[in-house]
Amino acid sequence: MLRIYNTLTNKKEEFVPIEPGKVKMYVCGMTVYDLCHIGHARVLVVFDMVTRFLRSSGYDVTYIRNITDIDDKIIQRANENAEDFTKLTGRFIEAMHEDAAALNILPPDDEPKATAYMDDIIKMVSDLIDKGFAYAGDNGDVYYAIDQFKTYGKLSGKKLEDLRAGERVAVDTNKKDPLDFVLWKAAKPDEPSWDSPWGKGRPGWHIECSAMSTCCLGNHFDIHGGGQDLQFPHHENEIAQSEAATGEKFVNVWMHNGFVRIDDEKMSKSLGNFFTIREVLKQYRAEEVRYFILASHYRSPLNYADSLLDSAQSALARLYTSLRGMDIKSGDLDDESVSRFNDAMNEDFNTAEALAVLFDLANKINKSRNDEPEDAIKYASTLKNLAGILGLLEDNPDEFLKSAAGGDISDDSKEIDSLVNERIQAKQDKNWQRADEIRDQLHAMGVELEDNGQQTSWRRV
RNA sequence: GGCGGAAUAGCAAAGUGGCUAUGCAGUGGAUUGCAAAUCCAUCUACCUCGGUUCGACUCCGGGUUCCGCCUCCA
Repeated sequence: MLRIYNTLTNKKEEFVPIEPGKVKMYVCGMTVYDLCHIGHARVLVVFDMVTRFLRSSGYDVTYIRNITDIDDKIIQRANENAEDFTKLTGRFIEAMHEDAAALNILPPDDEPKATAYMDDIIKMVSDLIDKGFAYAGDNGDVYYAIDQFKTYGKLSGKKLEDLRAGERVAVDTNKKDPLDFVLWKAAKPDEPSWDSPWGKGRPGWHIECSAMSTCCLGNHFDIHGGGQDLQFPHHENEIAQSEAATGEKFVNVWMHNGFVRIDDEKMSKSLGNFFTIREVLKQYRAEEVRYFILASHYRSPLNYADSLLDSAQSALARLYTSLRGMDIKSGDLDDESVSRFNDAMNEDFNTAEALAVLFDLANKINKSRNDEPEDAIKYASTLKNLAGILGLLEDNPDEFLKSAAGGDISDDSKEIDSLVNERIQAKQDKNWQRADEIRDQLHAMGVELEDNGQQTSWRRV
């Protein structure tokens, strides 16, 4: 039985799909005006893990992750570059897909772009006006009238009077209430715009997600995810828009992942303290980044530090080393490990606990590989199978251990192999001095040797 | 100020009313020509003050500290 922490109720709840056996999930994706950073990587990895686990549990999952390809920052950045905004967004969408592929993120079932849903967005804004939840200002903007939606604040636990007391909402004389938010923005000269009943303009950010999620998944769906910072106001506003427009409940379960931090401070573009995914991938293998993210619970804060990525590297090397040389067969699995793994994952996706099961399996493989090879193969199959649910250990072990971070830098594998062979000969000749010389030389190249009887294998460290 | 989250060994990170989490690092041993890998053993824990209890890191209450949201943000 799967239990998920629901931000809407602030507790773990048994997951009951709307339609038996099916899960419809929408996750807020990127605003594509720049490269993805490690914080984005966390959203990608976390909801990829959720999707994989749900599928492995037998659910038919429809996973939608949108792309925001029109907003203030995109327009601003395109102006700075003196290029068409679609050229800018196209470039960063491509970059995002490359980063996601590197991190072994399965493509979502659909990846709607806001600009492709203009008709639906305009329709939803019109509906909201018709139903009295929205109004057009004199300046051509359309606003959502927050006091018309009685349960506003239920997701974020905010009260309207507290929000008003905050005094952080900019005063806009076109709004009836300072807390009202924009659904449709009138275009300024030279801005990209779309025709609408209120004149040329473009959608506000929140309405895009309401329209796209409803179009792709229907009025009422199972899971809506995103980063913690989207809880308010973005997701709060989505609820207000969608439930007012359709008259139905919007989403059953709201999932929010915690932030990546640098020195205990949120990593964000506005703070400028971020590392892009591709920067990090110059130094570390993508799977190490994935492991690093999955090693802590998805709702916890996650500090980014080189030492933690180094630790992830060693941990993955241990797992891959246990699989090296094992003839993996599908079929017979270790039931106890499988149920421990599933129990952990069913308890709000406890990936840290699930990883502990993988390490126990590695230990069992190592213990049994010489004396009980059949058992070892069973444990290895189990390890490979369970790790696959987390999107880990899918490489060939030997290739992973020999691969270098940063991708296809100068390939010196042939040189390494020939040195290793020379050393094997030296060892046979009991020429220990030459053998150690070669080992030191390889060590300086970042290569660690492992003698195993007559065999010698190597890996990069 | 309002709301929410968190404090676990050197680092990171799960979890539980009494029973070894796990990984990285350290120490001792086995193994090895010496290493590495591996195995075995082992050192470091549960912010603080009270309360409940036969027994609390785990439950309850009060502190302290940190973080997030309240404005664009994954």
